[in-house]
Amino acid sequence: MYDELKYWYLRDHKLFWTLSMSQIKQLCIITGFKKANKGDVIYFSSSDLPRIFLLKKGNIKIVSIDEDGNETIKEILQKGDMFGELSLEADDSVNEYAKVLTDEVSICSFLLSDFEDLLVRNPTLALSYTKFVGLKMKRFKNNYSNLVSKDAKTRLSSFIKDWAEREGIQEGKKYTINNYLTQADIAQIICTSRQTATLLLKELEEKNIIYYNRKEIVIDDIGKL
Amino acid sequence: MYDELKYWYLRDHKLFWTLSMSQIKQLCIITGFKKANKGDVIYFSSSDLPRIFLLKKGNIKIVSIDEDGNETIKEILQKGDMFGELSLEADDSVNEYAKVLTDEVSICSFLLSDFEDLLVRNPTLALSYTKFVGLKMKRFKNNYSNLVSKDAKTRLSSFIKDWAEREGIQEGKKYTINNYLTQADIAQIICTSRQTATLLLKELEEKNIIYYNRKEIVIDDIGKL
DNA sequence: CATCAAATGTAAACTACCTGACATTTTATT
DNA sequence: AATAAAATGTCAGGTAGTTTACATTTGATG
Repeated sequence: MYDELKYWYLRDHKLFWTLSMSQIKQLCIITGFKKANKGDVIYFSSSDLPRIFLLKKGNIKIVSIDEDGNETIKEILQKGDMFGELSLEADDSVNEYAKVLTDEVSICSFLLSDFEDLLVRNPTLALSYTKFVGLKMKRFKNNYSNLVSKDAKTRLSSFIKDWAEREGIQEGKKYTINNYLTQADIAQIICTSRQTATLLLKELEEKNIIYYNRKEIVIDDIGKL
Repeated sequence: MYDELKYWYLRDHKLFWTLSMSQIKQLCIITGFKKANKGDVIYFSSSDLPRIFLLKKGNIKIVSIDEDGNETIKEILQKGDMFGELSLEADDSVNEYAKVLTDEVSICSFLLSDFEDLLVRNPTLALSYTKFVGLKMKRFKNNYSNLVSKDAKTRLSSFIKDWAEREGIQEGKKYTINNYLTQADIAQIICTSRQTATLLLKELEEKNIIYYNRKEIVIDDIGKL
């Protein structure tokens, strides 16, 4: 892949705005790039060398497996999100992998050690990155308290709302979401059983708050959610 | 307070090991310092200027209040922990405060802006700090998955285990914890009702796994938890 | 040291949600 | 087009944990 192209791949991420062209190129030299298709599994923890990944296109889910072999969805990522060893600390203890949700994704990555070097040489980037990780933590905490204090119905509503605002196509109060999740996925995200999720989705549809099918979710008035 | 003393207050925190004496002094100049007693409330969000706090002695809980006025415990902090705007981003939206749990605490703090300046000038510190925040996020994620997949009994056990290992006095397999939490506090932390927590604590005591009272918790064999 | 408030203990009724079990529909595969 | 495999829909128990409600104990305070 041409360096010029790689340059642009990083360039349009907020995090790298403060970098000069030559600094980005420095990262680019060691950048990997790959495409993958729906259903593909991408292992990133316990891979050869610890890396940071940047999702350029499409959606993936981060899944972890516990001792009993149960899958849990940790995160749903969209274009522009980063994943991998964001704490800048290699960690074998977690057993996580990424699964591709959309038809096609493209991901670029760089070595943790190279990223560290860059951070040390660019304090401003280090600062932005810290804020970026901090923000991620804040979002996490938010979800967490939702989980604790709200019932399944409320959790579903706020998940859909959030989803719509993050990546839905807006027309006034109306939002259309490209639905790449199964009901089982949604259930896992809002931490309930598949059956309950199905029930609640039907309920929202009967109340004409959402229109749901496998391809898309339409919300007529996001205020009603 | 003498600068020399302040120096040592920061000096013994892992995060600041890489700094020279003069660099710490730079932070010290703008450092605030306060003592507080059990039950005291310390507001830190929505305070005049955003700050980072460092708990030097004692224990506090971070509590947030939602729209309905319900208190939720976000975190229990111990000596050496930092709190406040760790994401380096002022945020009025969260309504949080700290409440003193132990007889006496001492807290030092510095302005967010001063800390940022220091980070920009010390890339190595910036890197350590990023890792530090990352680690905190990891711990958070861990708790979160516990909450989702385990029942109240398991959650209580792992909380006590964790607590013992963090700050209990160890003698072989035996741990003695200085108990500064009420059962209502514990209930909130493990996300259950006060009554359930009481029940489960009684149960652990009947099985001779722990000995519980208001002053201390003794665990004879931590392996049994 | 008497009084009051907070913390702890106990029990019954209730409920949101899970589990399992199965039918139906949609999508992928040959 | 036929078949297999996912995904969705539906329902009847079962239960962990909540809620309400009150009794008892402990610690704090004038």
